[in-house]
Amino acid sequence: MAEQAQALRRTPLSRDRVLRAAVALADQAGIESFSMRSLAQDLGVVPMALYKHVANKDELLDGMIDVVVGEIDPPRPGPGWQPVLRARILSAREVLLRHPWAPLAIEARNQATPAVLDYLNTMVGILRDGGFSTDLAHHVMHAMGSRMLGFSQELFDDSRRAGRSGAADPTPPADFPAEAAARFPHLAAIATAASHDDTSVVGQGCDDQFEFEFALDLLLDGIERLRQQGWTSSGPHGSIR
Amino acid sequence: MAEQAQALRRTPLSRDRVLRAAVALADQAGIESFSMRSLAQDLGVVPMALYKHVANKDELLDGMIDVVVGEIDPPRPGPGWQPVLRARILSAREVLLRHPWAPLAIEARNQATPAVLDYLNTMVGILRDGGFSTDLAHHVMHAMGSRMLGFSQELFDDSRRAGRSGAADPTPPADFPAEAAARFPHLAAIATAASHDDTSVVGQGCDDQFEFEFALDLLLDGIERLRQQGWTSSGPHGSIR
DNA sequence: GACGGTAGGTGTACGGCGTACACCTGTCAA
DNA sequence: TTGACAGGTGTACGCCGTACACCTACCGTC
Repeated sequence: MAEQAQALRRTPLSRDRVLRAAVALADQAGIESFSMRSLAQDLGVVPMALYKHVANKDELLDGMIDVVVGEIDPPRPGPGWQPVLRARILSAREVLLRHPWAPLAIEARNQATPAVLDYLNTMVGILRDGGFSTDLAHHVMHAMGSRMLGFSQELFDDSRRAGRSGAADPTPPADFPAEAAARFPHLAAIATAASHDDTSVVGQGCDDQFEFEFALDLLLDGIERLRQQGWTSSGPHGSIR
Repeated sequence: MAEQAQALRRTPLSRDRVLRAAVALADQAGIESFSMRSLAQDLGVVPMALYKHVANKDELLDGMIDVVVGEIDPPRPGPGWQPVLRARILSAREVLLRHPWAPLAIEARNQATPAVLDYLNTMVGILRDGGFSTDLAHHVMHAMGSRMLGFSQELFDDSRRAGRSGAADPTPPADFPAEAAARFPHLAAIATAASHDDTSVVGQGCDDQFEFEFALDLLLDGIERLRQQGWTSSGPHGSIR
């Protein structure tokens, strides 16, 4: 039966298989409980075997990020920079929702990985094709920041928790605990002001997709205005208009 | 001489002393090499002694965050919501530049700490006083995201590295390595388009403060426009204007 | 002055982590 | 047949967070 066990993992390891298994494991178990040892076990292999395919854990994480970013749709060309950029960012967002550990992992790495650079490079290309000067395109990329990759870096983002400790756990909405509401009245008011149409799936009080698109369009529209008026950084500093 | 050693740390530990030492150590050594053990050593104490003052490492990090956020200036009231909000955000940014590990720590925690909630609560208050509906204020808070706290979550942020591995190390500008420039021409073009006045301290190619204020004002101006036109979420969805 | 309680520092130990290093084994070219 | 080499194994090290039992110094009370 030792043969059986061996047969089960006959297919030899490969960098690609390691990366895919790692992404799947992080998706399911959360990045927090993801370790070289757990990944090895998942693959039916001894931990050190991984090091024949990956230099170390950091490099593995880089590879995982590249796998994820590789899932983002290529840009679908069309008239106008704005819809093209917008569509691709929303595609990126969909991908990152499937891999909720990825935003934190991306930010925790200190160097952008090749796939991220490639992604950003094409995004700049879209801007340039849309009539942006390199100058303005530069600032736009900074202004968009991680939103360019489809995540929004909220300060309390429930979906964030999922990336940490495992797949979506059905915590109740966990509204403001009354005592906190007294200390932070403005936050309480805001939290209960969930006034988008009540077509939202669960009465969650806050539609993440809506918030994301709201912020995205706010930025894109502001950017378009700058482009139209031929903004340059040598204009009046400190004031945008 | 055992007495000497004791005398040196006569002042007994306290939660406050632990937190301050922790912040100082993280500032200096980076969050990556920050550990309960290193902090204990820094305080001339055995690691387990810390646990008499903090529940565990996570709770310690929460406390450190609260210390940092507590350093942000209270809002200085004035006419108009925009300058008030802007000034406080820039104050927050100054604080976080002194504690480069803090942004990552804040994002890695899954619950906002009391000090963060308090900070955000006052920010919402500023908006409300400025004539925002709870509805719009809600979306604005989401749209600002972590920028509300003074950090920008760039995809490749040099200053970020400092937070990780220790105090500012004088790496050379590390411009595009030529080979990469060929693969990512748009990024290369952008990286060299450092056209703000050459008064910048070091020829860094990119003035972080400028980029931050650029994005901040872009958002604030767009937000003010929405407020002026009485935007509400029950208006035409998907399109901001 | 004796004494029990308690706050706070200590020492030891456990399980988990990433990974260095020596080793084994199966495959394939010569 | 042989020997190189790719790739999986086993052991071990040093680091981490922290549970738990302990010691000690100080305190108010009688």
